[in-house]
Amino acid sequence: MSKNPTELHAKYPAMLNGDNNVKLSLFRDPIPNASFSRHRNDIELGSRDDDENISRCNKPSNEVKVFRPSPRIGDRRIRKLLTSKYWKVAPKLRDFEHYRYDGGIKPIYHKRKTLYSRERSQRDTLYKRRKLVDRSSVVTSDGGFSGESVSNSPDNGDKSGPAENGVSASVIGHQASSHSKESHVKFRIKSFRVPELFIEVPETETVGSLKRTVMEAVNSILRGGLSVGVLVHGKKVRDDNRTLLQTGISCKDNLDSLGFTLEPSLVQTPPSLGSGDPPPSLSCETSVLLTRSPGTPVLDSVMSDALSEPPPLTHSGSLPESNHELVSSHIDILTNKTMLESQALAIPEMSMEPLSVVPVNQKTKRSELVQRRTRRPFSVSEVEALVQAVEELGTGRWRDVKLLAFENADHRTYVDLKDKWKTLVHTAKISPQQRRGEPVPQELLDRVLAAHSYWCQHQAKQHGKHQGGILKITEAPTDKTWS
DNA sequence: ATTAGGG
DNA sequence: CCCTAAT
Repeated sequence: MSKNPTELHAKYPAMLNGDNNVKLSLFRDPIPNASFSRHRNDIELGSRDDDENISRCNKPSNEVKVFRPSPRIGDRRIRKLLTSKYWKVAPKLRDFEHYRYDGGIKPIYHKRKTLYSRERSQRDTLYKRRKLVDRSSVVTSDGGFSGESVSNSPDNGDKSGPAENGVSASVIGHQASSHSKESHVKFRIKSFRVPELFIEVPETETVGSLKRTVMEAVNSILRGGLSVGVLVHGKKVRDDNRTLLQTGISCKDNLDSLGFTLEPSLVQTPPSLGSGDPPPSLSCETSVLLTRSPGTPVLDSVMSDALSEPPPLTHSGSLPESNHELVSSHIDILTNKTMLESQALAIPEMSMEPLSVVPVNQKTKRSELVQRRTRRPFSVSEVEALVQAVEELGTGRWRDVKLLAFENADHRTYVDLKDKWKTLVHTAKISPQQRRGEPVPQELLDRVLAAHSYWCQHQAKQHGKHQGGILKITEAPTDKTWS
């Protein structure tokens, strides 16, 4: 229970601990529903909506993946793939070998239209319906905690610089066994721990003033809103778009090492809090340093540097000791489905003495920010399909490229393909050592460069059907003379 | 809706 | 990948 001293993490000022309770339910499918309650009387939460079922069942399956949650982010834009223009050019393509990443040669593609129409209408419907509930619903019983601050990463969670400054949570996870319809992953967050907060005040400081100082420090963190981080095996999962399934969170084994962190967003914090001069603006004559755990390289830099660059993130579980300790403690797996009462993420009940309460900057403008799409590295076969298509169509007709080679890949938009080509060209130019990710066969990269140079030259008359033969790109680049 | 580029 | 300006 929340009163358990051991869970109050006495090491830190119990600012974020209290009698409030938090219950978090994360679901595995499209719309995670998480609810927070700040009161003992837990409220019911995480009711799932039928949408999820529908989307899962109706999703047309050209996806080989067993159980891939419908691309919720992909639905962000309703992609209209079918256009009259396309059908005008389509016949022209018929002569090509339609090598698509998903199916090799596609003999014919009649019938595609009807199929697609159906799919699209379905998707559209789903989209509309989902849109209403897409945002994670985080209910607060008293409005103390904004839903956004919990469910959304402020700035596309990638650059979570201040991450290390976060609080950690003990988690108890439980997963329903099978993943039929009830395959939800349940978490119980026992407690959140406050980030290391170093406060330096004069000896003459009064207790009341100290409280105020602490409050301001906390406020400065909360002001920017909080975002939640997820740790698996002590490693931070930075990709917000991965599914629990992909991340392995749904795996029972991993629930053991699952952790949450609260991270200040540090949208705009008092610059003076850096390290040196006591901020004259502070109402109290103290300086507050927010630092990471002692011994950590990035000291005193939370406020000043946090926004610029993410600290060299732990790669292989080399987590700062403090953090390690945080995430590894108190984690048990529930064997029954009972959601026990959880410990609180308490907002300091600033019932402070008559003092200027800084009106917390609650403008969570990211309320409407949409989740970033999940990262889907192009597979070699996809690259090949792309190269093939570009060789035939050129570099200025991404929509056609899309439809030629990626029509069935809903998650690849023509913009994506264009971007991928861009990176491919770049990749092909750099040395193999500098390349990352799944290595692309040099042969393909050569074709990329060849096609690239070819189509660059033919920009002017690019629309002219480039005579019968495919490109004559046999010798543009001389193998690996790229450095 | 697409293209083309910068971020 | 995202965001935008320009088509």
